[in-house]
Amino acid sequence: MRSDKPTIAQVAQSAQVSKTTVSRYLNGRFEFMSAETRKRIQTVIEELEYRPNNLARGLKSKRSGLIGVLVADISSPFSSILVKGIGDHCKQNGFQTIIVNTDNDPAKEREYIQALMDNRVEGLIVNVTGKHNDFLLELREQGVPIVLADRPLEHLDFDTVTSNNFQMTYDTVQHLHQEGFRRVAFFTQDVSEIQTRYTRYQAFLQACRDLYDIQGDDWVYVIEPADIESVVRELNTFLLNGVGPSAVFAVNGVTLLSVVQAITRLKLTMPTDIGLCGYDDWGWAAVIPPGITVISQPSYRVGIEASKRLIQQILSNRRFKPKLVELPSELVIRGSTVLHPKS
Amino acid sequence: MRSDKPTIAQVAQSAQVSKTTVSRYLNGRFEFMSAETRKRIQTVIEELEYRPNNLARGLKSKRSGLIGVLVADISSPFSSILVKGIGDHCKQNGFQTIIVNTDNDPAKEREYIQALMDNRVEGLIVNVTGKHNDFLLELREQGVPIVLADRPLEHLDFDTVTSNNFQMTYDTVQHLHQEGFRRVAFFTQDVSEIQTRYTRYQAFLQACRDLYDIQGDDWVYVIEPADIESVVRELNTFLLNGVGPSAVFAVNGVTLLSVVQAITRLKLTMPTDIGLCGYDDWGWAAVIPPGITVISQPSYRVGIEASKRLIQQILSNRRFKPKLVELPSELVIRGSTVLHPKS
DNA sequence: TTGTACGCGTTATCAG
DNA sequence: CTGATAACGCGTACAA
Repeated sequence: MRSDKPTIAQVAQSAQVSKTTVSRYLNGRFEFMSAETRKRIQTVIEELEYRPNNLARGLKSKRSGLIGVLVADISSPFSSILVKGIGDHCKQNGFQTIIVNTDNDPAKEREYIQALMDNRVEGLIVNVTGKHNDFLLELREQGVPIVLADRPLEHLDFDTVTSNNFQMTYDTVQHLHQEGFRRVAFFTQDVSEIQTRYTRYQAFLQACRDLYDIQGDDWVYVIEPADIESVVRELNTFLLNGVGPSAVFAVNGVTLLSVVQAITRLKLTMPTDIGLCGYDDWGWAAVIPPGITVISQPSYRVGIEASKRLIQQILSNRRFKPKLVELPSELVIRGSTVLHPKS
Repeated sequence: MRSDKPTIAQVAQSAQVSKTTVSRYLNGRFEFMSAETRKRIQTVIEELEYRPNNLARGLKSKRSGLIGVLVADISSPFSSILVKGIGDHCKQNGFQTIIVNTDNDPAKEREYIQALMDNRVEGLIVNVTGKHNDFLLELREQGVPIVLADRPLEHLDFDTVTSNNFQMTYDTVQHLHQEGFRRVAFFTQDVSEIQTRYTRYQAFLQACRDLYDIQGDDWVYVIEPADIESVVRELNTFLLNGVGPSAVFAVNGVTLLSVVQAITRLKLTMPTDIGLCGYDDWGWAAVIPPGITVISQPSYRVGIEASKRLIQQILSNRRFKPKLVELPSELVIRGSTVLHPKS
């Protein structure tokens, strides 16, 4: 086991120059360097396969080249694509990303942020677990560059990149309305802690008031996607509770899938027995007959945009006025919400 | 912007002791420390909110506490769950993971490994992009702890954690055989570069010889999942080329989904017009009528097991005899392959 | 155009 | 039980 990597000193010695000169070479400061020494250093570096030690570099220069990324659930397609976008853009700009999974657990989140700061990450991209976060605020006060991805915090003190949740949810309910659905259920997971869900919920209520002239609370069903039985029950309740063409709007991909399962269990046919649409286009939605209408989020672009803003913050070293960026999602209309095909 | 974190020196001064003593405290070496100084140091640390600088620590101690993870495609559910397992187990043992996405590109893979080594990661978990890799071999020679996840390399010089691909593929074809399918098509992406796919391919051929008494090559269809038209074409070819109950085995989740789409396009009914099964249980397989038979991989456990072995390597500091660990997958039988329901 | 000498924040060696 | 002091590998005033 020989992990005896060559150091800058060895390079200097072999090239018959001082460490300083090598260091200059490494950082591209050959403004006043003779072409000859330059060449000599280059040769030695290649020969020794020398690579600078980032730890030492960071210790001295206060620039670790590391960016910390916290996601609430890496196993969700949304997160993994987000992370991909972040990774791509950071790499392109010479940063490495340290990705950690908070499991939607605020305690873990805090712990991880500490650990990341211990490693002197230069900035943080956070998919927050809650709707308020004093710890993050404190860090921001200390000047740590931070960008929120997907989920905003209540007090908009942070740069945030997300998608136009309110608008899209509203538009989609409007689509259902236009298609002739007389009743719409909003199936969701707990709405209290996650801002994004809450926004969609609010948009739904607004749409109910504007379009259906009701308050809408009766059409909201809070479920636990893992518990299919309960989803089936709630769906049944909804259907038995009124008449006319009815549809379900699912707050996210996980919920959507569980509603599909419930529909299968109840042997209902889409869209005649029930219409269905909701968030997240994760591949399968197109394939389940008759095709499920979904809102497709620009996860990758959210990742790009978030890292772009973060790197700006890091490099420019000054604090920007926090800005909320909302990227457009796309409504993909398929058979599950089309009661009267045009053709 | 004040990123003036307190240092060990400041703690020492405030606590009226030397840096050495503080360092001892930090590393739990209070064997010979008076309870009083101990208490005093603790108080000061809390007061100052002091946290040790990992860069400095790593520089001195050669232990960065970082583990590098390379995945070929983070956006695939397999990878993201794998990464979750790795992250969970590493964290539990005091390591941070740096995750990078190689996009199935060997050049990127190499570049990233370099970058990770520059950050002095203590070990590497790699979901390799190719079937041979001299660079990794070289690193191993230098004593870098490495574990391969999911995809083995041709020469088994590395610790590797994967699932029992050969056995499961074989068993699944056997299941089709027993169910009465007379013909089985193997739909796959290019098989030449990825060992895991190749193994499944070999298992398929073997099963063909053993069970159907043919060579099997004619039943192999290499497709590009993104190009649905071609999948439709190939599927048609297969169906028109023979008689009797026919089924498709898809080499992975992506391929499986594209075959489902093709089946939908051709308005075929499962399992009567065609049986279907294949790798990866990513949620939707259960929901597409009549339920798709799949092989469910233990991605999470692969992640756990891989990091477990890696950390062993790191901590014990000696080289183990490389070992290939094959975790069992599970065959989940659903309607798409059941020609004659028992009930 | 190049080199000397010091410091970044820790840990380890040795001597009290 | 505790404390100087020297590294770790690199960057940078300052000097030459």
